[in-house]
Amino acid sequence: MIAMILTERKITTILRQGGYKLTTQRRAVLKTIVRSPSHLSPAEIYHRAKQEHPGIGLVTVYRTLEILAKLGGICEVHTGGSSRSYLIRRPLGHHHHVICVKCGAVVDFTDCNLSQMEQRLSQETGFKMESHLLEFTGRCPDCQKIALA
Amino acid sequence: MIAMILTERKITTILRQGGYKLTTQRRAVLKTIVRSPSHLSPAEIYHRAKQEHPGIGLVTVYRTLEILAKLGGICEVHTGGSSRSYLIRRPLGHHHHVICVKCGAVVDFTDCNLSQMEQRLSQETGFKMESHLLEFTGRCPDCQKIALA
DNA sequence: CTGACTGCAAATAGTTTGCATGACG
DNA sequence: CGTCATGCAAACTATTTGCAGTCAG
Repeated sequence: MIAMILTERKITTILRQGGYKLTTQRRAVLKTIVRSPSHLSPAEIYHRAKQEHPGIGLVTVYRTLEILAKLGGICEVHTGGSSRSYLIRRPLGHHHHVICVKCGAVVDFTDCNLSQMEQRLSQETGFKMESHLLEFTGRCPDCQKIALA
Repeated sequence: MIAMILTERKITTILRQGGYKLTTQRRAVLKTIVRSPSHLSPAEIYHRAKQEHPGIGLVTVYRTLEILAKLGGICEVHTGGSSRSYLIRRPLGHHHHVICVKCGAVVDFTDCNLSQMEQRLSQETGFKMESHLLEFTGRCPDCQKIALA
């Protein structure tokens, strides 16, 4: 059901296997992402990582995120509205998100039985399906306690 | 099943009801969106609308899109990757998209029976759900005929 | 008429690229 | 040690804002 969280070490391994060097900066970015319970924008990751590794540059964050995303260590979250691309630590493989509209916390789930719907839509539309995106948004337990915003 | 398309006239009415003036520029933007079978970026809409109304400015396109989106006449499509916000004409109310990865054509559907899944997830995560986003991507009939890209 | 609308130009914001220096393995 | 990675600055792209002239109602 609720999927497990990737540890920093696992992602570190993924980096190595991908043939990438393990620098202090990349470590800092990783730590930041792994620590956060919610999704972060590149800028947010940059600011947080900076506290640990003051010399880090925003550019490096972008480059690191690109690599991590390619290797599957992290992935984007599509927050509503016109917001920018956000990122979050991810379990591997096919999964979906439940996102808190208030604090941005994200929970994963893997069991979406959409194959039936996919088949039906394929027939109706003639499309050959390749993938799907499913996200639920709502209020996490903590944010329900707080008065409506 | 497959939802009906909003006509230009209907959206025109929506604009009026929203208390907005009906200018030539807005008409041009509307026509452009209504005509296109696939989603368009603000820039694309601008270029097409320009052929009909040469004097139109990109800024106006942005402002018109904002209004139309607010009134529910159009809505965003979340294409994968780091692409920008795209837009498409929409039927009213709750609906989802099937998007062609090749040509960008979009088909709508309204009957997603996710309430059961939503309930289950609510129990598992403690979230109070507010909405969900569901999109299928694949190849439309036309693009399947063409060799793989 | 008059306030809403438009288009220009300039300001922002987010992201990418070129290049010399620095550090991992 | 060689190569890949970093950080700076600058380039780019997308979007927003300020403002004076213009137009729909």
